[in-house]
Amino acid sequence: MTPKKYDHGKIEKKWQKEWASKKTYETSDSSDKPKFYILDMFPYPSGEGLHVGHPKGYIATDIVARMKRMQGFNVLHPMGFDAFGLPAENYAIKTKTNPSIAVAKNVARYKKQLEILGFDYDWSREVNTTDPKFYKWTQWIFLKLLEKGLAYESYEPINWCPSCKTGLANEDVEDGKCERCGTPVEKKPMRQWVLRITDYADRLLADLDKLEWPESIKESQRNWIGRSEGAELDFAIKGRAEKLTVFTTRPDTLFGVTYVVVAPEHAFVTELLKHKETLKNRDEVIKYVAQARVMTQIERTDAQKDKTGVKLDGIFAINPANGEEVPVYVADYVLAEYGTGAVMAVPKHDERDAAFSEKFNLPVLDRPFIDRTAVEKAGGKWVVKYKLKDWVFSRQRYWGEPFPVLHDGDKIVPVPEKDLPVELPKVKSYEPTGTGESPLADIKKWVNVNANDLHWTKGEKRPTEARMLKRETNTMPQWAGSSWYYLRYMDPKNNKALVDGAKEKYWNQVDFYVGGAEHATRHLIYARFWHKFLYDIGVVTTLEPFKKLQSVGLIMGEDGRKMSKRFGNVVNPDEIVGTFGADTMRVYEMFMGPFDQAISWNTNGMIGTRRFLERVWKLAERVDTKGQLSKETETLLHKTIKKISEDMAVLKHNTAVSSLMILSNAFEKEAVLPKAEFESFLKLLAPLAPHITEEIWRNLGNKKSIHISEWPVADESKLVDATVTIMVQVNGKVRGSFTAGKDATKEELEKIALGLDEVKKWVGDKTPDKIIVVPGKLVSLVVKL
RNA sequence: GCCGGAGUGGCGGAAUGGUAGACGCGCACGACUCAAAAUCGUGUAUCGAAAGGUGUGAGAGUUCAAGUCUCUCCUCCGGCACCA
Repeated sequence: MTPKKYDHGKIEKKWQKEWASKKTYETSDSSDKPKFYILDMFPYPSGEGLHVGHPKGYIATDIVARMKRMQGFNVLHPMGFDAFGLPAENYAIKTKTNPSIAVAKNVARYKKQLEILGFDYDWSREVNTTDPKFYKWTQWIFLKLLEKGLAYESYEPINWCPSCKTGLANEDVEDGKCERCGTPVEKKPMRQWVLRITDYADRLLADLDKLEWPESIKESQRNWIGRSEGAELDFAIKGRAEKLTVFTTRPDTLFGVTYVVVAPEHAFVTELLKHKETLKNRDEVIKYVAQARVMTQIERTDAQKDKTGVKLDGIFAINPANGEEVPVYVADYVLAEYGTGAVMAVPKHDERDAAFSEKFNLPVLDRPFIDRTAVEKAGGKWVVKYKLKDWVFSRQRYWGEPFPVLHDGDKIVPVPEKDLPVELPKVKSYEPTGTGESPLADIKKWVNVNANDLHWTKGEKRPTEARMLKRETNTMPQWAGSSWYYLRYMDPKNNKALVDGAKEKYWNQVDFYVGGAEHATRHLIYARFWHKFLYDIGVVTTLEPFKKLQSVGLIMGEDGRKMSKRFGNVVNPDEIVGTFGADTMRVYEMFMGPFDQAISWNTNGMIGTRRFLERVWKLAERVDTKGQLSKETETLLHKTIKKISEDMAVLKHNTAVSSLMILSNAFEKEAVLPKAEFESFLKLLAPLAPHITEEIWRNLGNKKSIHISEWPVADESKLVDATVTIMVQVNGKVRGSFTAGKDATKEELEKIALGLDEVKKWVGDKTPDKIIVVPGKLVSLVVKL
């Protein structure tokens, strides 16, 4: 017999222990079953621990994983930790302890918090990006990128955060500010490692079409990649050997060009300034260029600000279409990084050129468009440009993967594969230097490497005779490990390869990936890039890492603001689980609303789901081995099986919960509750509330876990109600209804409808002009009144 | 400015073009109780005494029938943005 009281604390602990000891959720690599790989974006284990918003996505995938397992799939649902990066490092600076200590502590805490929620993770596959056994392969991928010419050193000015004292990728800058700390970024020329993601721009764009991802995320990536088609045109410079190549998406407006503008950083300007005599207003130009250089990105790219610029006095560009001579300006509204850094100005057709022309009193020419042939005749070359920039991949900080690279004077020497991983050494001070060097540069013992100590193989024969080499002291950005971690879960302990070929083939790609939409143009682009690269070098056999993606809507605080310690609106899951139980919290978070939508937490709302589970608990006491359900409820059960199976697969857990409530309400009204049918209900509820269902299931005499039982299948013959309500409309308004057999013919329905008193009242003695009968649904009469 | 998504009771939200507001919260009344909590039951868009009317951001349209489809507009959220 079921014990009287529903004691969630006892029940949840009991089954969590049993599932762990029986390895209920361990995934096998070889199986006749079809595979299903479902993945959560792994968390960054901060010192704050989890708040109730974090597990929302994990609960949702846990539900799908459990359902799929019961449906006979070999399910891979792993979890791990992304632990390199600034928060751990800043904490280390503050406490002067190695970040690995804090990371270990935080990971332990996260795991504990996740465990009490009853997730079905296979912890034997846990990964941690800061584990040398893991980052050995992050470094290995970098070596391959280097080998294929996709990683290179660059000295171009990059985004620099003066507060974090590190260079940043374009993707780490939001509205001209450091994404981490909000400090306006500066441009700083410095040596850095860059990955040639732009080589993959076209594929990253084109392959979006075949992904089952939310349209909004695909669109964000399209915007980020920013493809535009246009032409490059050469403008000769009067009396000089150079020419200016401009990029335009509107080469047809070539006749309307009134001037040419170049970015302050353009090589042509630099060249002109080298010689004193070329420019009449040299001092003015020097001043303008210098001003542009010290501006932050925010100041520079503020579209609201007035156009500024300086004429390159005495310089004229020649329009390749008609030979017209036009002046040349240098202005900061032209960006050096995009296109060719030079633009042909057509004020008639471009707002910015129009604004500039007005300010500088330049003419506006309204001239006919030219056709494609004329463009080509003028020397136009059709090109495609992308806004996407190469990925600035080095950071001047301590807590990241060391680059597996050595410097031999000017030469780059890859660390031999045998010497991977290059382990991050312990340092005395984690403080960033701010000089463009990382704290690693201070550790002479680590930096200086005797070439004879390395394991050169034939293929990697040491390319230098020098005995002492210097290690690269920059580290990789936080995004490195997360760009490929999903592959490691397939084969987490392999020390011979990143992933075994057969295992990769079996697990293929992630079938379903769930996480925050804020990763749209960072993690989700980087991972796609690396995956395509790994495909190109034969490590993976799929073109895309994540087949289907769903984003989680945030859970906001009760005050509607983002949950944060700063606002004091953080709700701790441990407390909620203590009071209401993990099952109640799981059901509540899924029931709150549509999964991808942001929603405010409301602890009171938990009462409803707790009541629901209490009622299920009581229902179990009424289970009978004899008897049967009413026809009506039997049909409802089969409809519910069908609906839940569909809803859960696409994370519509809110409506799944609702239909389970409806079914349990119907069960309560039944005179007898047959065991088989109640067990079907339990199985449907099991993914949502794994503990209480397991307890009831075992109390009903089942020996094996409900979570490895078979998922119910709806009986087609029991899906249709024996009788249906047919409603009757007169001129589009509902005037009555009646019940009829499910197989009643159109003629029968029409006859009954016309005979109804409430219908006669509206139709009178007139003959309907039109009668529409939808069997099983309605009769609609059209009568001229 | 360009692109994507969304606007439904007091609240969270349901609704293959076919009875709008499922399910839950809250609220009201009732039962149980000395009383309260918990629990259970009934009710709960709105105007109207009723018959009936009106209602899914606003306005038009298509249709026997529109929350759902089409067009125009408004508001909110998200992405991109001096990107030529």
